Amino acid sequence: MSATPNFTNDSAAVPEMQAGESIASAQPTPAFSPLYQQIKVLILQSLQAGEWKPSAAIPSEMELAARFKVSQGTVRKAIDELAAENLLVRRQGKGTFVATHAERQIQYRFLKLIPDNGDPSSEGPAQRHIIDCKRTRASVEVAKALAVRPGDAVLQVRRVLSFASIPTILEDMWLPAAPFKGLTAERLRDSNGPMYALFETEFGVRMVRAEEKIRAVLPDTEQCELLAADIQTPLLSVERIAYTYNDAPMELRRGLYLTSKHYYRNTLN
Amino acid sequence: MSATPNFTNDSAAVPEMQAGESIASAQPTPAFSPLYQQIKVLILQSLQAGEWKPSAAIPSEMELAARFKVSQGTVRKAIDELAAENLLVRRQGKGTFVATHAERQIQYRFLKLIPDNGDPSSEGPAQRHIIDCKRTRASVEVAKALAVRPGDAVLQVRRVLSFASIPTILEDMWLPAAPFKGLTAERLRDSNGPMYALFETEFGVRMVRAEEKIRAVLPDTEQCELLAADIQTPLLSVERIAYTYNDAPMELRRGLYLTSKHYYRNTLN
DNA sequence: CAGTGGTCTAGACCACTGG
DNA sequence: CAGTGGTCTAGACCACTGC
Repeated sequence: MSATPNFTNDSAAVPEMQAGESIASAQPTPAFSPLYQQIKVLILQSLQAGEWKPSAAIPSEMELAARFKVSQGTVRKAIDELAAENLLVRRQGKGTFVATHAERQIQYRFLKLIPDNGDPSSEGPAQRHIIDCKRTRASVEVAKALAVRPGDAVLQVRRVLSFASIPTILEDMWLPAAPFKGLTAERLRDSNGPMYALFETEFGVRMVRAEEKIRAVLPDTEQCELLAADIQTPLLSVERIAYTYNDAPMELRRGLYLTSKHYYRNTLN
Repeated sequence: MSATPNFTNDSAAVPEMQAGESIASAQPTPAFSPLYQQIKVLILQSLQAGEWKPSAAIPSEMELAARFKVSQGTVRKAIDELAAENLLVRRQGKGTFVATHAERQIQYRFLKLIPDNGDPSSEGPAQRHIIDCKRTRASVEVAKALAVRPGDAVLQVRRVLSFASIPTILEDMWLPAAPFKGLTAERLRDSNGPMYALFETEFGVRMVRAEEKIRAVLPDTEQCELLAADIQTPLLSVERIAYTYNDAPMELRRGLYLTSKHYYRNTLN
């Protein structure tokens, strides 16, 4: 299955424009793609196909260089980019490993809510309370976010996260039913680490990237109860779409964050 | 002024631990620093010293390699990192340029508030209204954020940003008085681009990085008036500390964002 | 000690820009 | 066309890990 990439762009890897092709789709630039980008795609395909499991080591740079018939430096540049995207983790002297949401047990990689003192470890792990997990049909809005058809089967999960016994986050999640077949409230309750770690080990779904839209809102009465909050307490509304490989959306999540003792932390570059 | 970096770590660039030195400050690892990191620091110093102005080109990789007596590849790796940190911008065929907040006139690099339709250009540039700019003394809180002493002179700026004539952002800023000597409401009103662009051209202060703490709040009566909002309208509170080179804090900013027609957008990797 | 990732070099060639 | 950044190679050596 291992393809041999092309050296320069003179061969077949990038198809040349044919006479008579659609003018509308004509590319002004023939989309030059350097070798290391092609290697990157090949590695990505192996990751996606599950050739290397999360937290396992991938072959050494020399082995990959031999497999792809390129120099070590070229493999290196491909891996560098994948490491920068948090898909791989390099560890000097040991090897390169498939990234996972499980290893950093201390903190949830996508959770940016931090206690006021700035130290997430100061309040210990979150207490998770699964309220329910039910099978429903995708609304128009959910369907659009998950790139499925309206009416398609989806799983809906609702839970509350508490810090130091104070309910702080109320979350609703929608997942496409097919990849998550067999997910139940019990399994969620029984699992230990982050939910995304469960998704990896039990369903082979790895969340790689996410986009969040943040607003300030007031809760409705039901939300107030679940968060033990006043109806006048402003909350952070965090709407997240999480993606696996190939930018395929795999989760829509709506969170309500209580920000009286915590804040959402962001770094701008 | 151009230093010659050391090749391996056997020479003087990284001072060896001396017998009898303070045990408390003893480093377990002798802090090995690769050549390209040393080059990076040298380039950074030139940037900080203003040797190359914002939007100007820095010397070519070959020139820098000659100056620092290293290979092009080593300079390249140093520049790569600086480009990844948005301090430099590479342009193939043209050169490497000092990044600036001025060039992308279309969008404010640190402003993450986006209209609901997701397209910042759809509503045109923000209308800026400077409410006032006065000289005060740093409170304990402001002093801590700006790393100055309480009571030191600071400038306080208040302004409102409107989109499509709707007041949307109310901001208070605190700046250390010394570097911004001569900043007045008039100068702020007369300037055209982003405020950070003005800071670059007029005061030689380049904002390089920022941290934001986000919460949901309710406005007080004064804030309501300025934003033409109801007292029950929840708002996003965005507290930002912006840093120049060397992680030196140069601005504290407290923003209140109206999120009924906009949202704060964030990408998680 | 062998094996891994990390650094550095020197040189060749490619893609892009502008005169 | 010359000059810039971008890619790729082959080889040497260094730093770190674990046996």
